[in-house]
Amino acid sequence: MTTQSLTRNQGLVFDVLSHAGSPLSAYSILDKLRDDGFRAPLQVYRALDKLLEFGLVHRLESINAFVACAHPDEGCHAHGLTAFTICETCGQVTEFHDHMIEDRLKGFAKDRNFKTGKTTIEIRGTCAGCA
Amino acid sequence: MTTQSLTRNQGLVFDVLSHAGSPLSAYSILDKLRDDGFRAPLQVYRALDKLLEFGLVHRLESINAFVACAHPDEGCHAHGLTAFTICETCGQVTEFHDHMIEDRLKGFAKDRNFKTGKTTIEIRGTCAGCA
DNA sequence: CAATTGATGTAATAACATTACATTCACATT
DNA sequence: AATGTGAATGTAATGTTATTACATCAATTG
Ligand SMILES: [Zn+2]
Ligand SMILES: [Zn+2]
Ligand SMILES: [Zn+2]
Ligand SMILES: [Zn+2]
Repeated sequence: MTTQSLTRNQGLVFDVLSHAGSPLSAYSILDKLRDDGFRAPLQVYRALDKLLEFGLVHRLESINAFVACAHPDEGCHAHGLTAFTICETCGQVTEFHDHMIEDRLKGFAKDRNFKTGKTTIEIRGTCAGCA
Repeated sequence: MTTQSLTRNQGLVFDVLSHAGSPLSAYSILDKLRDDGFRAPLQVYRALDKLLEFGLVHRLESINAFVACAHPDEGCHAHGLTAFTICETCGQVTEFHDHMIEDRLKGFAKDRNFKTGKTTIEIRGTCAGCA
């Protein structure tokens, strides 16, 4: 998936997220796109659904917000697991992968015959700059 | 914190969660407590805040719902980290601790001078019984 | 040119959570 | 017993996040 093949709405939403320094809620994305003709939440949610599907965007479950993927070309999407630190002061989000954690969680699930779907790992706290 | 010292509202909310076989939203708790005099969401949210503080209840961020702690006497609350599997079919929640994962996340945070607050680990999927 | 499929526009509503303010209760101090 | 204090409660209103329903438009294809 390249950013080329996005539709107009998808491209606009992705662009807003890419240039934001911190996670944005669907409604704040909507506000930023009023001048581009956005009128309703659904326009944002539909675009976000696709961007999530393409692996260009992540949803942060613990704060109901969205961020552009930090490295969409590395198959971030293909990895089952992406973890995040989220600074509660400045909103800075850092995205990382950890195979040991991934294996450990896989092992736990396998031991219990639990079929793993989407996994969320989010650390909220204070980044170095805000400490 | 014993279940003795809970206030009436806290006790009612805890009781509902304890007897539910799956996570409940704040509003479904409210519905179950109408007959006990509950009228407004805030009555539920206030009780939940305290129960979370006491470590008797966990919030599942990825599904906006709450569960009673599976082992409140083991200092679950004291541990920094509790992880969950959540069956999307039947709602079964399993709670577990993993020191290796905890250490790994701590290490990652420390390396980046990120001061860790609340950490969320939730695996959504399908439990053995629902497979 | 249908027919199909994916995307869009719009309104309405549902689901989740907080703010504000008045009141009551538990309990310690006088 | 009266008073003062902080925690808990009752209630209404509002704010925030997400989905349902339905009509329309655009690209693709047989
Ligand atoms: Zn990513
Ligand atoms: Zn920060
Ligand atoms: Zn627990
Ligand atoms: Zn199940």
